[in-house]
Amino acid sequence: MAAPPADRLTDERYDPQRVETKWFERWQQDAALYAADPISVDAGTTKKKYYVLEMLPYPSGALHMGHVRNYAIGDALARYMWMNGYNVLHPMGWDSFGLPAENAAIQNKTPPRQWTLVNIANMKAQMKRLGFAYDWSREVTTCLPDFYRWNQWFFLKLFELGLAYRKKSKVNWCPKCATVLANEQVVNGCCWRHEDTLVEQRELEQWFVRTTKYADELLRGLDTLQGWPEKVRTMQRNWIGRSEGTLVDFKLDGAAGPAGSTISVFTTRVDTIFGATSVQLAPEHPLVADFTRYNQPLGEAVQGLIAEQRKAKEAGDIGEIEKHGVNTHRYAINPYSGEKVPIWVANYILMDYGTGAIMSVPAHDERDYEFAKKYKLEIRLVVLPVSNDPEETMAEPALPFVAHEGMVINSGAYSGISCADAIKKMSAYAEEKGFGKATVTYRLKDWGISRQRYWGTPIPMLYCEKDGIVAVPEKDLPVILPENVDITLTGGSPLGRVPEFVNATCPKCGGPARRETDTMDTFVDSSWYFYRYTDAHNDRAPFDAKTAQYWFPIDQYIGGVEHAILHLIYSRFWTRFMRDLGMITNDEPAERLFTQGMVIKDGAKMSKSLGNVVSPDEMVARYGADAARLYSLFAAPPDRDLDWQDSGIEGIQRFLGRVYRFVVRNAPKRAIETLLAPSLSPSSAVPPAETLQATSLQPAARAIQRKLHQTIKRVSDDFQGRWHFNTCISAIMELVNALYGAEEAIAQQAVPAAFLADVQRNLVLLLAPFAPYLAHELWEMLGEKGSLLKAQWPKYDAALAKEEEIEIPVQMNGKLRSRIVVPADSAEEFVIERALADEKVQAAIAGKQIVKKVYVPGRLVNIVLK
RNA sequence: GCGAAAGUGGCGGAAUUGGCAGACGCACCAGACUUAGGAUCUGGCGGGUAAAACCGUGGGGGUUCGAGUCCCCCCUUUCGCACCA
Repeated sequence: MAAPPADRLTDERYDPQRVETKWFERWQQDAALYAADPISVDAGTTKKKYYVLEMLPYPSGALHMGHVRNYAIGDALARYMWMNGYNVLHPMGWDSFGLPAENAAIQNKTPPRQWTLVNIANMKAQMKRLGFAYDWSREVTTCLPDFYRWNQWFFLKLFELGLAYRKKSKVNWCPKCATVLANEQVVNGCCWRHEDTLVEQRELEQWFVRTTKYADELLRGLDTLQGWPEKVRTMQRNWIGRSEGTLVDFKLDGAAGPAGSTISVFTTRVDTIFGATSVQLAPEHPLVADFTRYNQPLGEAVQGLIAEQRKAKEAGDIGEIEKHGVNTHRYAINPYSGEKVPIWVANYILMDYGTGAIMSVPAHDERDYEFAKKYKLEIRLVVLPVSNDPEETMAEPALPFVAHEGMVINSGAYSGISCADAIKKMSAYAEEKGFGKATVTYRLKDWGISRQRYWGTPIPMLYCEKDGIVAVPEKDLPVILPENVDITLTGGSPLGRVPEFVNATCPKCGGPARRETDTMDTFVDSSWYFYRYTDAHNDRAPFDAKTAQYWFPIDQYIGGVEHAILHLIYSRFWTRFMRDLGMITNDEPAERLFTQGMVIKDGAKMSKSLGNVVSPDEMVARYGADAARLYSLFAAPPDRDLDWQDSGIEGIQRFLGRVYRFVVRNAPKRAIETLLAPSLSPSSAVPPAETLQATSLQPAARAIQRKLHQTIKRVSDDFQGRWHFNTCISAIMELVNALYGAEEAIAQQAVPAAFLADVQRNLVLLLAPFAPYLAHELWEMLGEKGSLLKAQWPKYDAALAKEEEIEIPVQMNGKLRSRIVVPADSAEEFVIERALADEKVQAAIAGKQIVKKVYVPGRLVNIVLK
């Protein structure tokens, strides 16, 4: 170690760059000083495990303040759990496949791999500089073959189990690029690279994962996730969108219909089917194409409806477009009544929900009512409200009457029974007669994972002319993503232009085969990456079962709420899939989930276009990593949005300086000398004292003791409870203010030196999860030899935290009139007696009658007067 | 439209269970130290008043000895969902 500058300790000014550079270098040299190493499963330990995980970033090039906040929360928790004796797993990695790398490649002519790895190196350096204590030996980089080969391995398992399958699906297609576009590459319905070119919809064969197989389990599992925010669970519930109802087939009337023509309709209200006065099809319903084949005007009208729907979907205001439609002049037959009803095509029917067709019951559905009014379709009442009031029951309800509590009328054999009963009986009848059945539909769809892109995991499948679709044998994995692919070219999938990649041999017949050129959605990587952390270098399996079982489920997952649906549903799906493969035993990936708020500036989200971006590098350079981290925890509760203010972080820097100066001035002399001259005998360090428990302190010292124990309690409670680190930090500030307030007493030797040393040790421990650099520096300054990472979190003593005298406000009729000071454990009679004896109270009572005396122990007295 | 969260000084935010509203920090003001201060330390800081009284937690009602906190109605903001049959 280089000799410190002579003035380093006499200069009381806190220089974060000096301190942080010193510790940064030490941590680089010795990983054991940087982060506590988790103990492996086999090694055996009596410690309880704790897996704390922050969502891994996309390596976009540089960290932003949102990352800093996210990781500051996780790092504080990890450090706190270390200090509480847990075996902590705290890893980090890179969600490094995906579109931005390709876009960057096109713009900067840098290959995606190079661009990505450079970004990772930069961001990793930023994380290290910020002092986040990750176990880098477990780093996971999803774009490297040792990770993505397991994506491919999992894909083979999905395929074997029938959970991966191919089907036609719509994609955005730019005719000029001759390639597929992601939704975010479609700008105003045009291509992002060709603003004058309309994006087309094309049908392509794509790989899907059968997430719907687990729809019900994913829904029910939400009830067990007590440690997840209710908001996230609700969003997932809605996303899964379970709906119980009945499928009913309407036959097409007459010979006019094409072959096999029935219209299958999904309804939650089959009890109202006698009130159905039309059938409504989605414009993209397959039958509509048949109807329009020889009917040009109808075809044009339908095209108009399709265009409207698409436009509304893009603008995000589907649901607000005016309902309208077109009569096909075809008819369908209601299987219950035998009645002929007209078939319409309407813009409010969505092809991708239910069957894309509905029965329209205007009297009992708002949308159907609105539509029927507009086109003067018949409105037929088939349900009456049921009420305790017979008059109300028999009265005609206001239309549309949508309540489920009712009695069915005008419905043949079903008339007179309740809606609930009718639904059961009518569903049973449909099943018996073979034209329908009770069923459950989900809004959740199967997960389309094909991407016609370069920078992703190659899907390990082959197409053989003789054997058809053939899986790549497990022994041939990984299918390596080729390099030196020019993705700036247009025309088809990039991998399709690499003959060495495409041309393969069929493992079944040995004949020529064509390799799949689609790559996987990056949500595949993030669905299971956190299992890989438990066994990151395993080259025989994605991870070892026993190891994963030890660490899982994740005890605390921390990330942005923007991942509430996709990432977290896919992860929950993948966990069940792996469970059913016998690889793990947990049903859910994470026990607790915390979603932190956004970092905003001047009331707006940080963005380059607004010019309000705060750079972590700049903050570290100006104020230091500790200050940037501490401020991101202090400025707001972690679950709320944080309004970044530069003047705020200055205040935090000032606070750190106050702590530093106090310790420089008050650390035990011999410890300081040791630090100045390391050659001195190490035994000169101050031994840990038990003086904190001392009960015979002078008032000034006793006040510090009390404040310290109160602070330990507040900080510890918050880590275990509501995670309001902003108030924890406030509490530590109060403790420091109290120490400054006692400087005179310290100067007068009224505070025992050993006790003062102990207080400082505890102050440093309290600060350690939030400001690790400064904490390490001060720890050393106090003469401590052991690693701060492994130091024990302080314990508080409730008796010492207790105030001896308390001030009790005295109210008259609820208004503050005076205050009295009484011993903390005074009895009610005593406090009220003292309150009544108070001068101001006496004056206020004069001439009035006391109605009531209220005493809330330890809180207040209220005297009610008349 | 539906759902959720939020609304407190000049600002970020405290008040965890119905019990002193404004902890802590920023900004500002004053003082000390100083050749100097964009360093540091001390004090002040919701409105109002000479001092009190009094008024103050988006607005209006209510329950209570007592309401930022509970109940009812309304307004605003943010987020999520959005024709889900």
